[in-house]
Amino acid sequence: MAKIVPAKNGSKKDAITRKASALFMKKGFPATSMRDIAEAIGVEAPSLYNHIESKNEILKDVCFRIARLFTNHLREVELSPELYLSKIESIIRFHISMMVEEYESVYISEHEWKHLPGPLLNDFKTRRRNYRLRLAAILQKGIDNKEIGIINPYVAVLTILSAISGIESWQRSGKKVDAKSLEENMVKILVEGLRYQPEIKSPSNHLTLKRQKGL
Amino acid sequence: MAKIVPAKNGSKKDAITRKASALFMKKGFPATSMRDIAEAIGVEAPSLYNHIESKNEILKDVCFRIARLFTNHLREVELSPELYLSKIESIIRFHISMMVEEYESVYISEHEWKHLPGPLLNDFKTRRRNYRLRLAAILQKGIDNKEIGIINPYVAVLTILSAISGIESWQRSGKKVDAKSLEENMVKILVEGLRYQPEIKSPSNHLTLKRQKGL
DNA sequence: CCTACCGATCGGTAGG
DNA sequence: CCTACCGATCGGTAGG
Repeated sequence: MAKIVPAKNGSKKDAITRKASALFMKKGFPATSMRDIAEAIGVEAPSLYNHIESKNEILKDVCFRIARLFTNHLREVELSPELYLSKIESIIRFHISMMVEEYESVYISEHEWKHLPGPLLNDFKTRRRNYRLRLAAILQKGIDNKEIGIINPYVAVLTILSAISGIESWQRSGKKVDAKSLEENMVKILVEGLRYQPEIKSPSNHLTLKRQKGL
Repeated sequence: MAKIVPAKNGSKKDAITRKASALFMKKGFPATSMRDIAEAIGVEAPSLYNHIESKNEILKDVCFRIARLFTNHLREVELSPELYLSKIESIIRFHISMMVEEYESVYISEHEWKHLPGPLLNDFKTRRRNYRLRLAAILQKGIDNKEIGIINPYVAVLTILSAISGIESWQRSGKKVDAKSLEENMVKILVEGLRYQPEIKSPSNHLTLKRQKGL
């Protein structure tokens, strides 16, 4: 595994990574050529290789940097004394803020990681799986503690993470609501969807859970 | 715009489209070569052109076929006499079943449409926007009717559709739960998340909506 | 940072 | 359905 060169803020490598990320997001990693990136920077393609090792290195840097940020936040949340549903809410809010503030990098680490070469791909998939398992473990404790309704934790993790990754389309198409209400509305839907429901309900409440197709 | 040749079931064109879809899903559209597709079929690359016009045509067929299925279903739901939250639930279930049964095609129409060439791209984006606007309109009526909580309909559409598209990762990684409980659990989270909440609540319920970071 | 250039691979065509 | 092949473009290197 190659040594990790973190690309200091403001360095040329950092500028290349940023421009490349925007292009990877718009066109996808394989469809983005080194010539595209070079043009965005304002140099010829071979000059890029004075600052980076390869096209794959850019992808690797982005994917693993984002993975590290999420893992670090998760560790903090695991150690905090909050209620389990609050932990989940905190994770949801962190993911949303990352999608709002660093969406190009986050998008790439979510959608383009499959283009990572061989061993890096396996490493990344393992980290991804472990992260999701740790989320599922928090959900399970919240269920046991009756903070969270009886749901399959695996499905809940899937639902939460993919819902948030949809913020990409908010970024792409003109930000039709402001970031704050995007966050509050999405948090509300997800947290209320997870919350434990006491059995006392208004009588009409269970009706819509039955399929009424063709009615 | 080229004439639409629908690719009869069981035709060679249909077989090519299916194999190509699987590859587009695994590697992405630009990274999938005609030689890859040919190899999966068991012929040489130029032979494919006896059945299809171009690589782009395959992408076009998949994207617009899926778009048509969703639009047709939406029209039925709009005309049905259900409650608005039931309409939304029906749409959610249809999307989930499509992700379960035709996930390769649905995935492509959700993630690879950006590689559609010029005018087709604009057409597709318009259809996509209109579909989402019609979903938002149903949600708004449900909110006005106090079936659905006070949420931003645009954010709700985003949350619903992207949550469902995450079923892709269920398909990719071994289907850790069965399709039925995937559907029921995801429907529960989303529908309960949207449902109108009467103001009478257990006293602890509002606590977790406040951010407790660093507590 | 550049020009010049490499071998490989791309989507697709010609011709049979 | 094939072989042979096209011009274009790819990631990357050599050399300065």
